[in-house]
Amino acid sequence: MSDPKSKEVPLMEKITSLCKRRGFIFQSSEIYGGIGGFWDYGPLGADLKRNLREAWWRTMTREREDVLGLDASIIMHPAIWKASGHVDTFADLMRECMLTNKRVRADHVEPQDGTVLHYEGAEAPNGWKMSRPFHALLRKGEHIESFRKRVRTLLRLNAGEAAGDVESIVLLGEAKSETLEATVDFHPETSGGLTDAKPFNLMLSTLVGPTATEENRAYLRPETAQAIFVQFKNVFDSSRVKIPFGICQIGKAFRNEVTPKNYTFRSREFEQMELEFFIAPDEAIRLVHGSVAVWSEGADLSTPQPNWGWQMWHRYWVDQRTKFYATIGLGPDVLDYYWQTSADLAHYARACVDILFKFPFGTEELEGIAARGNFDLTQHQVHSGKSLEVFDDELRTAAAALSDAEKEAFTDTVIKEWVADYTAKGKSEVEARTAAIPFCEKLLKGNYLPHVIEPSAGLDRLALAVLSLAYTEEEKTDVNGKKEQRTLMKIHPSIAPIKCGVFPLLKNRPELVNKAREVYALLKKHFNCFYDESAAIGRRYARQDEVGTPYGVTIDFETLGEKGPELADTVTVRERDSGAQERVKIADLPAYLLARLA
RNA sequence: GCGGGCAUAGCUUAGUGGUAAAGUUCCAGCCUUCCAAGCUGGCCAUGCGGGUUCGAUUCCCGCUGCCCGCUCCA
Repeated sequence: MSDPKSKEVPLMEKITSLCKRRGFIFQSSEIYGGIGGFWDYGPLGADLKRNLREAWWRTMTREREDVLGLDASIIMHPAIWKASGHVDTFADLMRECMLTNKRVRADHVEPQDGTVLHYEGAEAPNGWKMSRPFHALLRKGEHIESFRKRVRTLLRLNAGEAAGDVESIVLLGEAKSETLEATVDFHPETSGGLTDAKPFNLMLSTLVGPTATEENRAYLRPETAQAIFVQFKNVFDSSRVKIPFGICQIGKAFRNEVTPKNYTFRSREFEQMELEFFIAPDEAIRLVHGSVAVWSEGADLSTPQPNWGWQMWHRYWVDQRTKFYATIGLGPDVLDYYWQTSADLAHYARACVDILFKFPFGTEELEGIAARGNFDLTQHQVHSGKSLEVFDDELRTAAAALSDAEKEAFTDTVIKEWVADYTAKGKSEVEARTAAIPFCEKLLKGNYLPHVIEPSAGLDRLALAVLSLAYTEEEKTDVNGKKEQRTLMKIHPSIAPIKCGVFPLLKNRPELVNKAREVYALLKKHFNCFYDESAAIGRRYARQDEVGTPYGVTIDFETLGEKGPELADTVTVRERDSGAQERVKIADLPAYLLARLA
């Protein structure tokens, strides 16, 4: 802190600098000038990611009986992205407003009436200048002065601080031209002129096969989830599972982001860890169990119950995922939750909560947990023409036990509920009925399309969260009494890339070196270790602190028995965060450390 | 995609129209009985491409990348 400059360096820069210096993260293709939005993980980053990936996989599937794994291809049939809606939302022709660069779908421009005003550019007395000509629409009935003010405001919005005060912006070379009726060449909100329509596809694509023509266009998956939906039936039929169960997958996904930013937080190639947990529709639960457990504050989420509806399952997974984060060091103090409001929600989602992490650049999403109904399976069923319904014998039996009158009453209730739900969303009663009746018919025979709860996490974001949380600076005094800064990465031991450093106290004593080599050979069978004999012992500790190694083992003269037989074959174990030391017998070392690395 | 800023060694910085300096890291050797010690030696840089110039790291243009603000984030 004695150096005022060190305060000025933003935290994020310090973290990225350390990540490069020590081999966590490198810019992709760096020697060729880099490529925007892509990152490589160096040796330590690769191990950190591997540990995170394994922790997730272990928690989500190996330790559970009701979740199975999947590893699907990155490139899939293009129709999948049509069915999922990605082609439509990602690949539209877009036009851009000249004033604000706001994009709008080319086919979504409302006709407007007004007079076109052209400008050669704009400038401000502080030296800011925009030399690009632009035009905008003076709307019918709009006062010219309020129009000019509006244009200045929009320009300022786009230009940012550099343009200075809104009032000081000068519009250059104003010229009126034609008056238009029902024109679609102006942005509906800003009335700024629109650029020509350009395809704006957020999916990365490639051409599959030798001919490489447009009909061979295929996409790199923009999310891993769709593969799970598409293979749902295969997994279900081959794995002897029953609803409720889940399928999880870890893999790369690709998005042609407009603006990759915040280091690895938003990149164009990234790794997702997703679970699709399939559950019965609430109506089926009610049929079998008489009623559906509804969530209320303080409800017991520890053990899933047969009568849980989607709400309980959704809450359950939020709870499970929160517990997972705690095991890798991301406790409640660094996490936050955002429950999407009905306005935020995608039309097919019933609920969605974002688990947020307090990154140095702001509180941002780490994971989204959505209750998606049966939207995805419905889409794939419709588009593929293949049934994705499951048969539930328990449900069929329960339905068979009902009298005809009871069945009718059940159907009536469902219809009433669906009508209420549909009309609340602005849809017609007829629509509700035509959907509800066949649904009930099938349900009473034991068939339905499962609903889904989707916890979807970003591995790269998680790694970045771990790194930013771990970064710690401490002030310390060196042997000369000089104050200096100690940088350490307080990475949770369970995910630290290197678990233990092994050091001979001095390197010019063969007895120490040989013994240290022995200890290293012993430990590296159990976990990732690092052997280091160069430089003073303090420096070696510091090096390991900076990469988050939780333990260091030093072979000293006590180990050799020179300080008495009772200390022979014991070593010093140093803990990273506290610097505390403990003597441990070499024979006990693996167990001692393994217990602390869990 | 728009606007602004930045680009010199692994890192942090200095400097210059005439062959680029330092600290630190790193490597090697010596030394060293627990927290970046010391000594000696060593490696390593002007993002890329044009232009102006006898000569460009320096001035100009373009590109790329990074950062900030907007936009985007299904």
